[in-house]
Amino acid sequence: MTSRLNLEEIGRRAGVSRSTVSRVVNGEPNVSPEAKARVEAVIEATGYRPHAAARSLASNRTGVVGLVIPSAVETLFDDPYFGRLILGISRATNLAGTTLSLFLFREAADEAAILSRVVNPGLVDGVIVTATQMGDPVIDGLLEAGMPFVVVGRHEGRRPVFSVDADNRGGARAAALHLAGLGRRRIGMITPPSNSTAGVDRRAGFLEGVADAGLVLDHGLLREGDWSEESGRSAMTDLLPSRPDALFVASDRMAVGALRAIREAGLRCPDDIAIVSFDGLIPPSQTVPQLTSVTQPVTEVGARAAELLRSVIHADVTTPQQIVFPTELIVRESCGAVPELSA
Amino acid sequence: MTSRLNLEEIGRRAGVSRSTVSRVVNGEPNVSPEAKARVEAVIEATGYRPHAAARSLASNRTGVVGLVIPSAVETLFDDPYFGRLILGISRATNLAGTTLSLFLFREAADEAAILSRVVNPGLVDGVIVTATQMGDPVIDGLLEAGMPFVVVGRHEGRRPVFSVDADNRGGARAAALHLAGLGRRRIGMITPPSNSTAGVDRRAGFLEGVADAGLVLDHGLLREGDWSEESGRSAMTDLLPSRPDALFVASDRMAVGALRAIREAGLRCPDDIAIVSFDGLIPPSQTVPQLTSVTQPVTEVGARAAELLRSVIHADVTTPQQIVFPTELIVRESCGAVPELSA
DNA sequence: TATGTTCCTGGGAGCGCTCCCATGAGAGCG
DNA sequence: CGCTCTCATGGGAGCGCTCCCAGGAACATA
Repeated sequence: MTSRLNLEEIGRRAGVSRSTVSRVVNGEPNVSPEAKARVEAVIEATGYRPHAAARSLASNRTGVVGLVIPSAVETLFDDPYFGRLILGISRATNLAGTTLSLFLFREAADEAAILSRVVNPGLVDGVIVTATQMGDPVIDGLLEAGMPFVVVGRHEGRRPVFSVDADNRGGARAAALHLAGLGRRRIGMITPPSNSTAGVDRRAGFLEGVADAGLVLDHGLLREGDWSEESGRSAMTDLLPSRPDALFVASDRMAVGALRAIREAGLRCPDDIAIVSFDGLIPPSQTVPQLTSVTQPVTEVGARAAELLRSVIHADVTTPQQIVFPTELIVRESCGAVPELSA
Repeated sequence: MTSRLNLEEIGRRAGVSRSTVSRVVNGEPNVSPEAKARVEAVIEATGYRPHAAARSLASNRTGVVGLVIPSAVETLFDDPYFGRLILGISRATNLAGTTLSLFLFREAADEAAILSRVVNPGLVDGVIVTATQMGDPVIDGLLEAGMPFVVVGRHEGRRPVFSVDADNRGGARAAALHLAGLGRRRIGMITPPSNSTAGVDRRAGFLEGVADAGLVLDHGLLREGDWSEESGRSAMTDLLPSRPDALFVASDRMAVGALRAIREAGLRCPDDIAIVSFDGLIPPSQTVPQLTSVTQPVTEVGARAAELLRSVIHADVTTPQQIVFPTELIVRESCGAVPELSA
């Protein structure tokens, strides 16, 4: 029975010590070319792979960062937002040579159980948390455990935290001003859930924009959605009797639902009701009319969050900082600012 | 400076040994109630958490299973399939008390790099692999490394592997027979990519069904899609001049695209072209007309895969087994078998 | 020849845990 | 009273790695 493959055994076969093998495996300098070649040959021949847990234990870092999304798995895959976010994060982690690991909660009950596993030392070096709710217990748990983390979004809490977010408020304000500038007067909004900071911010920005445009908001023109297409549809259907002439719908998905409701009611967008959505993630050609959107740089937000987390883990930065990316209003057909291209 | 929190330190504070603390932490029997209470009090007071890496090193298991999806992150979130699959898997892993960790590849170049990390011992106990292509190198890598794994889907290779799949062939055959039974004669198909086993199987099942119905297939009525809505749309547009009177579209997403193409061409479904899709994952109300679908139990497949992997890891089963779940044809509006309910 | 200096190498110590064995206390029984 | 059996407990050994220091070899410099 040959001894299990480990540094010692590789060293024995290559005629060097454990230490030298370690140096080769980790690409460290000060190894003679001959020793290096012999070790590499043995590794190649044996298919040796370093033991991740042993490495973590000795070095106190895992090379793994976690992405924690405390939101039902089912809804996660409905929104193109998360795909882009993960794309940005994985781009950055691949560049840094670290592994990204996703931790999903199926329901609230799992949250505590999984969280307690995530914050165990020796599993991940740090985590990125997104889709948090106002005063999310996940954040408190991470703070308490001393686990390095970065929030995607904004966090309101007792202690400041590292976060990366898009300018929800400014973007929503721009949407309202744009619609008002086009002569719309009865402008409504389908808001995100009010227990999310994005929801609070987009709502606040919208109210600010309406006020800045010199309009008086009819509060009967506000409805709350839950990010889903279906919620956009039902909110829109619910709003129609109040006769809005424009609507700021706070996400692409919900806007798709709203467009459907308008079509089903026999009305036309933008003629009867102008729409501006938020996110800018749905390919324009996929909706009729093409959506005018407040576009947020989701992929960049994700990448920046991963880079920031890296700095936090390495203790390069210690003072919590909040990074906010600007949003941009992309004008297409649904706001009625340009002539509609196709039916 | 107080010593770092570990079993020894907790034991010191509770007046017991490292071993007793370990027994308490792991819920093992043979600990006196008094000792147990004292230890638990100290753990509560200190916020002690066991070190995952140390535990893995000593016990040679991590309590983590990986889900490997060798497919671009961007496309992953476009298809409701993966959400359901992950839902089923996470349901099973949560039940078993293990942690599910997702490993995503951004592009082919990452594949080797990430895979080599995944198969490192001490990171995960085993992996579930899905969305593999014919002769996927990921499978070979796992076999070579001796990492326990289960394939979601079917795998064709030199050595048999553990796998869980839906009856793609039977479902596709049923779809073809159903359309033929409704009197359709020019039945076409939009297939999945031919480098996927699901693509091969659904295509084969369809051909079988058409033949069994006594029809002669017009090979000009076959088009290959890439699972995306857009590919369904363009394939359909491309097929229209050939005048099919029915189409089996091998995924919900592609069927949605096909419906759009039919609508854009001024034709009607099911009147002009009947449609049967595969998956059954899109809420019926979300399409007009409601889709007749071959439904596969994706969540169950995921859960079963996770359970099977657990058995493989525990070496309860050693002979590779292939589990196939039946599919079911759910008749709704798009096949024309029932009167259309709404426009 | 004595003294640095640089490069390479080996091995001790230790990360925090689990596994396993030894030991002692107490109960039960003839 | 002596024996066995069970339960509770402690501690040695070791998982495979990294970190660090000691030391040898080779070479340059005084």
